Amino acid sequence: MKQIISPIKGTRDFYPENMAVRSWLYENIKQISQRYGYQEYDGPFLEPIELYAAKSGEELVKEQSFVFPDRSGDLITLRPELTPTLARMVAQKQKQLVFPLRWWSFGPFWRYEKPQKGRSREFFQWNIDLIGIDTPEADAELLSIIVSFFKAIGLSAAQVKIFINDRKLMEEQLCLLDIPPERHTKVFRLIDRKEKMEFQEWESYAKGEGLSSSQINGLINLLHDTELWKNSPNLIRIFQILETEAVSEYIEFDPNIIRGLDYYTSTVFEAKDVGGSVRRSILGGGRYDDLLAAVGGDPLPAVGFAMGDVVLSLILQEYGCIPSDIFAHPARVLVTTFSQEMFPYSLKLAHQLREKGINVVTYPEAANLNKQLKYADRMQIPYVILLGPDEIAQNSLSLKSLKSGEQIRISFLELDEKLLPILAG
RNA sequence: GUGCCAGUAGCUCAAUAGGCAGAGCAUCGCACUGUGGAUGCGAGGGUUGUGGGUUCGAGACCCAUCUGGCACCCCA
Repeated sequence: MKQIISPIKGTRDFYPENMAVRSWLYENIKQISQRYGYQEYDGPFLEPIELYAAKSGEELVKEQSFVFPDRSGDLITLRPELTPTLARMVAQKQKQLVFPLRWWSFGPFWRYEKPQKGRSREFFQWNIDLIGIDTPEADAELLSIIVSFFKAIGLSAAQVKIFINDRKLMEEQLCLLDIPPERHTKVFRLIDRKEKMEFQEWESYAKGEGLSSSQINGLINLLHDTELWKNSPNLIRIFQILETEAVSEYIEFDPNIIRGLDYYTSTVFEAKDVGGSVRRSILGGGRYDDLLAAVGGDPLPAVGFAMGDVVLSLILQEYGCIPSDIFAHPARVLVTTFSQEMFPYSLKLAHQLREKGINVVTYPEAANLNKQLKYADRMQIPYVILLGPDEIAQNSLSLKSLKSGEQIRISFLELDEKLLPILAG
């Protein structure tokens, strides 16, 4: 075999069956986004590194972005996330836009990571944001969108859950433990890692960060306190609204949820697979009230989330949520070719049907019928039209259904009445 | 970026202890040159991821490298 140039590490080839899944996902995302009145937008795939430098997590910019110089030497970044672009786009037209603003997007992103299950270097993300409102009602709307989406693609509350917390609440609680605000970022990192480390290890890590034994105990109590949300008017209100929307079975308070990105200011949430084997989070988001001002706009509150396609696809596969009919071949019918001399008849019929809006393929070779039928069968094309000397002599065609095996003769004079209804169905 | 595991036909995998590279499925052909899925017979298909080394001899052992998977790191 000749040598095939390998694809770029961490990228994926979308063969038709993979592309069908991606398109199906896109259609669901589009439908849900629009149902809630969100408008589609997109930004450039290339951005200057400075856009991310101040606001995203340091790790994301320094370690995980594709950065390269262009021909003039300027540093170009393949976008690792969309939120800073969104913030810029809004800030640029802030005076002209009408708020509250509801925008959504689905497109490719790049992160320089070690590829493994659930993680690739090129992936797609759904971003959806509600900008200009700082109420719990706005946060609840985003959560409601997530639940609607999960329901639409067939994920139940026993399979996936959204875990929610509030950074403001956590900061207040840390202050009550006499942990000063300037140390909160470090303590948040500590919370983020707790579930991944052995307790002993975590405890000594906590001590290394300068926490006293009583502060560590206090912190542990906080992280086990499932009633802690009752100290947050924001969360109380959110749960209240979600209750009336009857979507609360999908949502759970979890004081361990902090999120890695630095720009979150209050509500934070993350959806996870709770019934299966995929450990990574499906989506993450929250409120980021300071980001617009940070990219040079006037202060403007915002809430939103991002969902990657890689983890979600794994979970959908695991639960068998991907409908099999999305792989269907676009053609409804194959028009066979009896011989090279008779190919024009087949071609003419194919054109005629296409003009009536039927998806048709021809067989561009006078192969034996066996082969042509087998082809249609393998490609899952439901109908075959046979057009040989017998049919032509009687101004007719034979239509065979590959599903039932039945074959009928139809006169050219009654194509509209007899053939089209079958093929259109 | 770090550590561990894996890579053999298009796919899934086998190959005692280092000794002739195989099977099933798929593909193609024939039985059947105007009727698919089934069956039978036959055929093609490999520099064992790549490059080096040890050995009379390497798919197997050693080194490097690439790709994938797992755990870190981080995150969608």
